[in-house]
Amino acid sequence: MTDQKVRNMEEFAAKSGVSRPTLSKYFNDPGSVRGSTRKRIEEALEQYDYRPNIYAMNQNRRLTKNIGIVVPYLADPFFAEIVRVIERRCIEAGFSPSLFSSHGERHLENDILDSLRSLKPAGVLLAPLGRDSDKSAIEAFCRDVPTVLFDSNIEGMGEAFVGSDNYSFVSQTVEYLSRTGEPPCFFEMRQPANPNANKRRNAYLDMMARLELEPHVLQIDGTGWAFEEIGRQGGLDILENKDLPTNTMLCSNDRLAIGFLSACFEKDVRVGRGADCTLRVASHDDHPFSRYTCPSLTTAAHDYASVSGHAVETLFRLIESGGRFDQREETLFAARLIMRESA
Amino acid sequence: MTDQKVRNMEEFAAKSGVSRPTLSKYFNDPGSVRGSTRKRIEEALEQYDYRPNIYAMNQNRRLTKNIGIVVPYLADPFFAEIVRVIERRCIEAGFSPSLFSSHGERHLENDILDSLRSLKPAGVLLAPLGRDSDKSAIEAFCRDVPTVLFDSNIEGMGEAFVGSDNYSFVSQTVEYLSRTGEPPCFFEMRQPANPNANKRRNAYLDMMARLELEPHVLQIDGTGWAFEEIGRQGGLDILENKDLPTNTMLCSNDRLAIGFLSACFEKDVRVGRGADCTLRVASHDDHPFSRYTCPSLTTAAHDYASVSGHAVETLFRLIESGGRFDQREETLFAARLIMRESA
DNA sequence: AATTATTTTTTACGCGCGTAAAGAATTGGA
DNA sequence: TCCAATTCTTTACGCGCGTAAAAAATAATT
Repeated sequence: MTDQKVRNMEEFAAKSGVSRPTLSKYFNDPGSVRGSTRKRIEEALEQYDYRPNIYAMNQNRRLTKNIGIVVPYLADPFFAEIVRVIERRCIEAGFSPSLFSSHGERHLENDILDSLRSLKPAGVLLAPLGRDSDKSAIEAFCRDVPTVLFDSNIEGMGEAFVGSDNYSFVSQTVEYLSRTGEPPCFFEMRQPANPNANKRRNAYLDMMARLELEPHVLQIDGTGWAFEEIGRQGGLDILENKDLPTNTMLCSNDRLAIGFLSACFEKDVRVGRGADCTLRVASHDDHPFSRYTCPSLTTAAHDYASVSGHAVETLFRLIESGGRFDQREETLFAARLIMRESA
Repeated sequence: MTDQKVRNMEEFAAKSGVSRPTLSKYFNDPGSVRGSTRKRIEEALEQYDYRPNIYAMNQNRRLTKNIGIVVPYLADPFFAEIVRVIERRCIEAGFSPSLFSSHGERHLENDILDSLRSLKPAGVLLAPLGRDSDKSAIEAFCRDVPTVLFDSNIEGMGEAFVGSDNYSFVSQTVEYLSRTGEPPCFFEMRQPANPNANKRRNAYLDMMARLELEPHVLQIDGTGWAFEEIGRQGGLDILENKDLPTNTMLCSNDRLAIGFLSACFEKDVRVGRGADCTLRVASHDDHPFSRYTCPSLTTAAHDYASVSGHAVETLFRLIESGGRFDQREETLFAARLIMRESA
């Protein structure tokens, strides 16, 4: 590294002995030049550590090497974890991921889509807010930018959807719970932010019907993304005022369950499978913290790796296909039951 | 919104009746043009919804309107929460924040700094990994790019540091714990990733000396950023094998405490202030989940709002000052004791 | 060695905007 | 009303790179 300053590609062309248009080709796709010239370029690259000006690069390219990643709520470790995997895969494939969080707010999601347009990304991985999303804004965006939806499906939008099979989550937990004790009642928000919640409730009702058991759905109030607090308040309310229809509670998702377990602890309700326990609690998602609740939470785990991996691969295929699929793809991955202490 | 296509600033100049250089000035700083012309521009903007090409904009500008935000570990809700506030403030001030997470890995932190250079940001808010950081890489980066460090201080690097006063955290918890029961022993990682941990241990030792109490530091093994698991394993180990020097445990941070509490629950050790409890546990950070541990965690809270607010303001001042301060600034905010059920 | 296919060089233009300079227009104040 | 200060328009050039086309060089094939 002789550390000399190289101002632009022209100068680097002189230093490396490779013409500027060839360099341009190389930086756009290193595999597109002959092996011997590629070697010459990369040797020079080590000597002079030149990097092309990304702004000048992207100015004329119809499509950049940028990939947008949008999640509804980054403070949720579930999304933070998925983002980590996706980010890495994008970088490995030579793309530049840009991360955005809607922070649960519709106007922020819209703003993000707006600024994403002017980034002219090669593609976007979008986990929409769900119920709060501005459907028409998302639809318009997907028409302009090659987009793969993940986590929350919105019918017909984007070229593909990759997510988890909510039925697989609920069928496993319901089956397990009713096989090993009283059948569960279902604990959820009355107005869930996320469409997965509705699918889970329906799956619960369906499973209970199939097992010829009586379903009970407990719906609690609260809006927004502070699920733990909503779960706790709803839990306190239920434990104080209501007779539980069964001793087994199946929460729609882990964050609600975390709040509910904290309410149980406050009310001295012992949770678990033991003889001294009065309540069993299970849930869905395998949230990174569900291992550390008291007791540890029995839950159904997303196939994190498959979901994020397949979402990225689908986007890469989409980009190679010129941004459109003949037909919208939908891929769902099954859940895996994680048995811990709470049920 | 007549929704006509406007290809570039030239065309928009024609449509709006304002010359291109003036438009350029406007987009660079809306306040820099006369009110009447600003109005004309903004009226035209509503009709034609033109947006300047960000790549062409930034190509020639020595400095962009981008701000880089780098955190060591985004899956930690603590950082996710801080990022949210910072992001919003940047947008409000007319900047474009770009978010990056080092995911606890040195080489990723270095890569981020690298790609941040080519973004030519107006400024960077950097929360370094700490112990794992490549000090010389950070130093070199800070020489080139106006940088404000936050959360973890690294002596002399960046133009300013904004964080929390670790002494204030520990002095309050130690004072409270020793006033209301047995004095605490200190629970921490043997090789903490974060320099704040060392400051907290020293603060503990100092406080205990000041109160003329005997200090006990319990150091547990484990590296990386999976603090909960490290805390749990360390907790199990201590509860099984060791005689605790006191019945009061002060954890270095909440994530360790979350793991430790889960170990206590597993070992049937009742935690809290009640007569039936054998252990008190307190900690530092006021992690977003510390409200939902069982029992809820007594802790010392960061002044989230002040830290993130002041970090952003400091960066803005730095940018206005041309990227350099005469003298490195250091601002620490005091903690606030949050009394909950665990101690 | 001759022919063909592939890759690189040369040359040249354009992208969309920043920005400098000089002159014209507008404004504000007395 | 006039002058000075401010703001705007006109004109022009450059940024760093993409990319097209034709000529030259290199590699692969016969």
